[in-house]
Amino acid sequence: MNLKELAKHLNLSPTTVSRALNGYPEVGEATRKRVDEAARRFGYTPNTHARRLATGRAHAIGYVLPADKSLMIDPLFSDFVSGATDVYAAHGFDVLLHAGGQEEESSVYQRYAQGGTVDGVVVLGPRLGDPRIDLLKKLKMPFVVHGRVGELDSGFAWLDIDNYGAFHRATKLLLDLGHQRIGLINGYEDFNYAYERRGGYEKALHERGLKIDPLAMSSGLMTEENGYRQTKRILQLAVKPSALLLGSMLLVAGAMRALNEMGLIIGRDISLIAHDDGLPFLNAASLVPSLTTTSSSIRLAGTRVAELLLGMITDPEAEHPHELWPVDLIVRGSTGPLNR
Amino acid sequence: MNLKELAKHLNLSPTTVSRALNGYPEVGEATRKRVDEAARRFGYTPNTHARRLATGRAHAIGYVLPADKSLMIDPLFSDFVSGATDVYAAHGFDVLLHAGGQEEESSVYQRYAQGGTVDGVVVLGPRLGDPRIDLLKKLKMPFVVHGRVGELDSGFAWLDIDNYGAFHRATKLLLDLGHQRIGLINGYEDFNYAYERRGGYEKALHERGLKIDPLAMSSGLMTEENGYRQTKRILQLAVKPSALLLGSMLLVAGAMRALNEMGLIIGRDISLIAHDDGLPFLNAASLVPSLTTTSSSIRLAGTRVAELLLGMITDPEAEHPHELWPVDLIVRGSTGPLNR
DNA sequence: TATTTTTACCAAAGCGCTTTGAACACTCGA
DNA sequence: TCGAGTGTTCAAAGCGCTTTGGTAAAAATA
Repeated sequence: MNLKELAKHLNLSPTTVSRALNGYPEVGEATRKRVDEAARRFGYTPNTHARRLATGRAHAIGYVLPADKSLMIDPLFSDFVSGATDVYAAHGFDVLLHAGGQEEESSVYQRYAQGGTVDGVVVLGPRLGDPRIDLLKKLKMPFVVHGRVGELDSGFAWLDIDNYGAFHRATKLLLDLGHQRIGLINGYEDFNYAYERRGGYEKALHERGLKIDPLAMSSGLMTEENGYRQTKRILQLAVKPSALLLGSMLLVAGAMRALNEMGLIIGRDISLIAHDDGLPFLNAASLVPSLTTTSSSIRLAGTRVAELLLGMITDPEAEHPHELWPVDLIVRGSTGPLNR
Repeated sequence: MNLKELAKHLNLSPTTVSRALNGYPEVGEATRKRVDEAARRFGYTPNTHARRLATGRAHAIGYVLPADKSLMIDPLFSDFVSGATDVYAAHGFDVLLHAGGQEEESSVYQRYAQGGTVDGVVVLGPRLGDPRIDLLKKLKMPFVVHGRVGELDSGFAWLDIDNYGAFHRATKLLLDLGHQRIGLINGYEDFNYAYERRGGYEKALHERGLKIDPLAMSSGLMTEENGYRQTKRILQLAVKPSALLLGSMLLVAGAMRALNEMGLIIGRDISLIAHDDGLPFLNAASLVPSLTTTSSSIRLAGTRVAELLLGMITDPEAEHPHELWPVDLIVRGSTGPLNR
């Protein structure tokens, strides 16, 4: 069943039927009712591609995951996008997913742009000075970056959480509790978020006149295994930290395992703070001891990014939105005063 | 730059240019070269929607996540789909993602079918007697189910792992090691995979003439928290199990935490086997003790499902493929003989 | 009542591509 | 030398929708 057929059934022109269905004003109320009802009865849905060709709008958003990340596809991604698809669906937008593979990321964007496949894209996992930004600007493709790229963060839209502030505060909390040596198990520091976190951490140490020990830091994969390894390594240093900052809940299980093994009681012998993206299968509050965290829902961020992007598509003239979300520091049982 | 313009530049008709680019034989070799080169030079990509409208093929696949699952979006999903997008991209197919939300799942399928939005869909997280199967058959939409639906598993395409066999063998292994009381922490049993696993587990017990203790089983969310709770609960039973079967690696951290807390040494006081989907952030081999697992890569399954679906779209007359993958039982350090 | 405005509808063009059917220029065998 | 066959190209139709530029009828205005 297509428009023409439906129109014939109704003894109307395709024009009128199309207008009725799309809510244009120049249609009589009675006619509109008749059309709506018939469309429902026949289960009519306009052909996606015909509509897109005619309107020139793709009604679709692209999510392109960086190629090198796809080796270890971000377990956060599904949460990030799951909030968003709701928003898109409500506006009649589809979500296109492209996860790494052979094709160069930039060529995917190019294809999307030239082929009119999507109306906009979300840039995930931005690196310091990420080249995708310039490419997308050149392609005149609307985009929102989840995160930032360091340096110049204007001239494009982004939503980020205050990673710097979060880790600054978390570190200060530990310092206030008397801890002087604090380890940091971070993500890869060419990701801006990890870079920022390290910045906040170092700032707090500097403010207290403490030296930074490169050995007490690590930068790498957010896995259980790496959490375990780095925790072990850092706690076997000559100058052993009494507190640990973790970049992700994914590291926590490993870290806890290492600490257990070493016979250290969390919250007493060692304090722990992790960043919590609100992954539903890893609940910081229900751990024992419950975990002190810097918290920000990645699902909510995903939802908001979707809204921002749709806004940009609706009104291309508007200013590029920037949102820097504060991060909650939630104190629970895994942090305690220095135990000497 | 569109076809017409490109054709004008080349002093050719759109027909010839289109054919040259799409590899049709009725184009001179010299002309084809000229066209290819010009297309590259101008960065020409055909408009997605125009092509789709003209060919009647969407060149897209839909992944619709069940609405109730989206509350806790499957952390396995990103892995499942990440292998697949490679395959799709290689064939020029896009991946459409729809994760729950307000809209009814069945209405999404209906929209996809009627609107010609996708050429096929992948059915995720099938339940026992899942109604989506019948709907998709009625809509004549090609689909592959990841998993099965119990009862009648013919008349549609599926790929599944041998959950029944896997848990049967795992249980037998524990029985052979002398364990008589074995706990099972399972997923929701209206998911077919969880149902099957329980079947395999019960079968093995029956074969040894052992009674099944409903209290030693649980069926629920695959989260750290639930892993912890159920482990605690089951090990506080009057008749305490000496071994535990876990439906997912996501449960393991919680289970280990509980066991640690209770002072039980894994592999000595209690044996542990978990199902491992090969999630990159949770490595069973690197745990301490390393974890005995039933293993099957969900990424590989995702890749294969993509291949099967593309095959069905290419040749709609072919038989519906069925693939039941065997599951490896990998014995590591978390299982040991009964310690009395 | 005559004229303008508004309302409700329609025919036809166009979005950018693929594909059908036809045409032209060759080559080759008889 | 001619007709059939072959290789190469093109014009035009069509995919299913939206949208422009109308028109006829009804309503409002003078």
